[in-house]
Amino acid sequence: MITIKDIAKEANVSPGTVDRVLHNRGGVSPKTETKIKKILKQKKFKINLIASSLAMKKHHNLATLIPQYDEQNLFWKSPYSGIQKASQEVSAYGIENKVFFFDQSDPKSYLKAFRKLIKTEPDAVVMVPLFVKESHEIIKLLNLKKIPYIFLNVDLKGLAFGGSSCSNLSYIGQKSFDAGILSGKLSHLCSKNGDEFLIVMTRKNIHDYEAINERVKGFKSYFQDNVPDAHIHQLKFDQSDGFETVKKKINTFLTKNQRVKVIMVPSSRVSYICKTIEKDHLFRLKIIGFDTTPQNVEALKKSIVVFLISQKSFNQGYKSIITIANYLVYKEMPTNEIPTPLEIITKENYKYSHSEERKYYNEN
Amino acid sequence: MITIKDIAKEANVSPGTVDRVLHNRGGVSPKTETKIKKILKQKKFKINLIASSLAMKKHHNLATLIPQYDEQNLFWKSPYSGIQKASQEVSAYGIENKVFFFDQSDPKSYLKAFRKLIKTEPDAVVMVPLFVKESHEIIKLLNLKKIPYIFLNVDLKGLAFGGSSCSNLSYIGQKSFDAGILSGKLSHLCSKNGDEFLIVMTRKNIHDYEAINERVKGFKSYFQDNVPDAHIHQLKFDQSDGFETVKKKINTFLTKNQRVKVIMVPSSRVSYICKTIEKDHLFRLKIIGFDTTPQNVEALKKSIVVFLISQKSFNQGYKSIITIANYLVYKEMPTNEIPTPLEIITKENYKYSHSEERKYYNEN
DNA sequence: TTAATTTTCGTGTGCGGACACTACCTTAAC
DNA sequence: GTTAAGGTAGTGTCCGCACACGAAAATTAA
Repeated sequence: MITIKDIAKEANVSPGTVDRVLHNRGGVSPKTETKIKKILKQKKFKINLIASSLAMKKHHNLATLIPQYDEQNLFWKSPYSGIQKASQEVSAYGIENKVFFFDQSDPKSYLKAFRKLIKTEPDAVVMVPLFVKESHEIIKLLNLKKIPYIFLNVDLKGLAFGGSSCSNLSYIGQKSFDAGILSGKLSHLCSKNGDEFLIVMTRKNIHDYEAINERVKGFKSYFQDNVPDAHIHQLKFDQSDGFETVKKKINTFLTKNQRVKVIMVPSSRVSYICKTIEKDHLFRLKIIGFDTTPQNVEALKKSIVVFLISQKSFNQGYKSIITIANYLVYKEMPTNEIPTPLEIITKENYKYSHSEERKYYNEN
Repeated sequence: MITIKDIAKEANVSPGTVDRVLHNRGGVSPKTETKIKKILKQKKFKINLIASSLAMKKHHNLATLIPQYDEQNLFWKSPYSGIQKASQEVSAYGIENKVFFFDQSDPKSYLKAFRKLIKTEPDAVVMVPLFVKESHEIIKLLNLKKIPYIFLNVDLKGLAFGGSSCSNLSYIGQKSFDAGILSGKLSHLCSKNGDEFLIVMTRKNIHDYEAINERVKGFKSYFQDNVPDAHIHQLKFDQSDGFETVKKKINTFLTKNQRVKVIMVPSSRVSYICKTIEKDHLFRLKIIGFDTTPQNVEALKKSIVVFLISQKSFNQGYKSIITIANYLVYKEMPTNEIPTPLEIITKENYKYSHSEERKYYNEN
């Protein structure tokens, strides 16, 4: 291992001078600087991060703003777990992360949580910008205070708010349109010529409206490009529709449209939809959905659902913290977008995916 | 942040004593030990890994024994890259990894490479036990020298050699049987009632014989359990068969068996097989294969292959080094088996997978 | 009681780097 | 020629922990 001292000796200077060159601190004559830089390259010197961070005695405060999960909606549990795991890991490097929750159906609680967050004067923020208008305010303040932030799972890309554009470091999440294309491909593969398709949309939370829309667009785009004459039906349900209403509508539809053989549910509510479908119909159907919530996985195991497209939200949460930590500590600039893999999950490979997540649960 | 000194002060002892308690070094009276332990818990003291690893100035030597890759057979490039990436990362922790290559078709070169390896007196070994008999000798020596080792990609599990059983720390690789089951499921989904299936086996390297066999078994097992009356054909080619021979045999077969609609190639040679198939046949076929070699991905992009099942060999290589490093440094005992995910790759999601691998290539 | 052990614990040094402080050497102004 | 100022470069301390060495205390043996 090559140390600063080695370099110093080689260049006939003191370690301090090498340090100055390494950090561009100035106060070094051009001659010695080039000499040192040359030796640095030649010897392939790399700063010892361990020693470096110890000497710097870094202490960074992170803050995270994400929706609270509950029994009804477990979706946000995974990213939270990923965040927890990453927080634990980086804590050894003097980075502390505080998590602030908000109610995903209440913009006010979003703002309220943020106000609490900002009081802790974080050095960087990981956030899920669920509500557009309120995010506006938040981002304005973050920009003003020059606090770097990254978006998790929900993007606000390209939204310029009255001059104060949204300059997040990065977006970590899935490309919903492409996920939709993939769902189209899988639906297509599951079908025969002449089969018809059904998209079932439930609008439970306004927030994922965008993602769901994109998925549907992607789905249609696939068929446009590959099977232009495919017959794609669509059913939409509202928040107000109860279980029975949904059940009735879907089954009536399926009875009338016997050629529908594939159902695509562009949200994590696919298992809910499955429950409403009568067995006579289920039998002939291939169902494709999103996200590996426990309920969805259950449906997968029972072969009710054939494919789930996962966005690996545990990894998303994990990565968000790691990314921002690397930025703070090593000044590693993340890429503008960090897309999550489009993972295809079936009954056969489920147990091999999410191993990190399970490992985390076992350890805790 | 709470330091050893803080604890020492609180307990009216010296930092050295606290250190002894922390590491169970002994030489501490029961009284003071319990006292210190109590304060440790109370103050939630956590050892500072940064300082710790710096102070320990760990210096571990790793050695890796893997097949050499070449233009013809790029398969081993990925794990090697993963190994390189991980080596780089752990180098900051004073861990140095030396890689030794051998010719995957020559058992002698395997032993030769190992002899070179063992001369470096490594603290731990990552190896691909490609040849059973020769691995016997190697393992005997490793056991004798008490050098811990893990298997990468190829398992020798359960093979007891004349008393000296194979006590590898862990096996990192895919469960081939389950991968086969998955390929069965995907084949099934791509097919209609009455379609027939074809398995094409090429025996290029003896070593992956085992994995390929398992995949075929898994494939058949799927159909046994789900579509018992499915008609599964099988074609085998030998190393001696040239391109033209293969081409002739396959196309003759396909002409005779027009109901064959799905081909499963249980190896990474799927793109090679595709090249032998005439367009008239390709048109009606769904082809499924393994591993994301550049050639296979090319075939995927061209929609010649519908599914590739990837074992993420880059990650395997990466993980093998990280696992053994954690074992050496933190005495973290790995699980006996670390199965790789069964990743389903299509034309639509390829670009989102292997992101780590691509990132590595871009950086280097 | 004193010497010889053994047990228990305090002290000091170093890991590699960050950064402040200081010393030296130029150059120029008086 | 002296001195001040500015540019360069060296030295030392500390970060928190690991570990060796040896001192002090406690125990046992003589």
